Amino acid sequence: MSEPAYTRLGVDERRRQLLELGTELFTGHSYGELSMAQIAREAGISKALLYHYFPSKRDFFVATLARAAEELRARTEPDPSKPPLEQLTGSLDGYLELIEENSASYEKLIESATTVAEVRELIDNVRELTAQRILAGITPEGTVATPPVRAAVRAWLWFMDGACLDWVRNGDFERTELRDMLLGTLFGSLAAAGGQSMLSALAEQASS
Amino acid sequence: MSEPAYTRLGVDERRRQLLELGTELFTGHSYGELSMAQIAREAGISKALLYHYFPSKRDFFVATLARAAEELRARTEPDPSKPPLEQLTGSLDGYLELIEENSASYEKLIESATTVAEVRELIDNVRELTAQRILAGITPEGTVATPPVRAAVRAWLWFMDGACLDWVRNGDFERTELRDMLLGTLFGSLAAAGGQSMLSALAEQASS
DNA sequence: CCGCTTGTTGACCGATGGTCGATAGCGTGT
DNA sequence: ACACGCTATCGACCATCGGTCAACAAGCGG
Repeated sequence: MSEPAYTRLGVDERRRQLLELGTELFTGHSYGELSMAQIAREAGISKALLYHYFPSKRDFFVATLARAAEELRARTEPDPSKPPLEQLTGSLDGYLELIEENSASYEKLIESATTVAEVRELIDNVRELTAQRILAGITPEGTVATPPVRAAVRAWLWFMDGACLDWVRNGDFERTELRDMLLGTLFGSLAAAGGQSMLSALAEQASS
Repeated sequence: MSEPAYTRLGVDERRRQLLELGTELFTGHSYGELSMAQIAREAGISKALLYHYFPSKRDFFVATLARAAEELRARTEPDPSKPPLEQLTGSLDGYLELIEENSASYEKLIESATTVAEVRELIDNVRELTAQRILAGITPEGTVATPPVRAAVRAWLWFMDGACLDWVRNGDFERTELRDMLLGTLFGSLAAAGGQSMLSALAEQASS
């Protein structure tokens, strides 16, 4: 009778513990591979308690990703004091560094991302935000990008994920090589989409 | 008493009916949104019968896609009598035409594609096959592509899906524009990946 | 009209995401 | 030291999922 059947924790404490465990588990297994029952068992609590803290599995998952998402935003935050081209390369470097450090989780994320609508949206949001940033830095003031240019920028973000996935999986070339290839592709794509005026603006910066 | 409890159909007939219903349902709803129970109810049969004809939900799904996959393969089959560059544009045109005709289903496919491992593999296979085709037409005989070039080609296929998705969703530019943008991006990407020798081979063809 | 083949069914299984009323840990007031 | 109450926690439960199985019956050949 001396032994308590369970230990009672404060709300914040338990939340923190669960989130910590969640990030750990989800970096090793994809979303579909983990059941709430497993997670609860791993945490030493009942499934009901897990649901008491997070209204659904998806909520738990995205809460788990919140920290990483915040870091992503911070690392890709462009430095407004620099010219657009350098802002872009800076953000890109930040992005690639982050992936390189967490390469183990990156694959799982891309996999899960597609499975869970919420994460899909999250990634889409990041893409859209990034696309806007790029377009803003590229488009001459007062004009809007033509549809092909818009499509090119959006598609380039897919290109980026594809390239990063290959890079992470094979790891047989340098991050700087990857970065240059990404930048070169973006320029090539913009040129092919007819965004000549935007390119020339960037080219001036590059040559100076 | 006179009314039979169910109508008995021939094997082929039933299979055809189910496949037809399946393609219809799956073009309107993604894989995860449909349960086998729903499908069976929609077909007016029991779930067990559905499983009698298709060993699993995934099998049913891929069987449903088989026709489309076959058409995809046929449409992107390169014409070996033509030079590599024209083979590529030809395959690309075939691909884009197919998407344009079935734009309604294309989005659902991309969504489902990611959810279902089998379809993911199917798409990956198509990507890999296409990548090999491109590399084969580009790489000088007896040499292998460098890692960055390999990554560039793979990533370009992601670019293609991203661009097609934007195109299908907004539909505010022409298929030929899209095709040219895709080709231009591929060249730009190869250039950025250091595949100069491959590019020059293509450029010669293009100028002649 | 019967029997045999086989297309077809209802009932069932284990696991999953999710819910709810009851229980019990523990800080607090006396 | 004891009782009280707040609420963190649990066990039991539910609908649905993909999937399985033995038994039934539709309809053809004799």
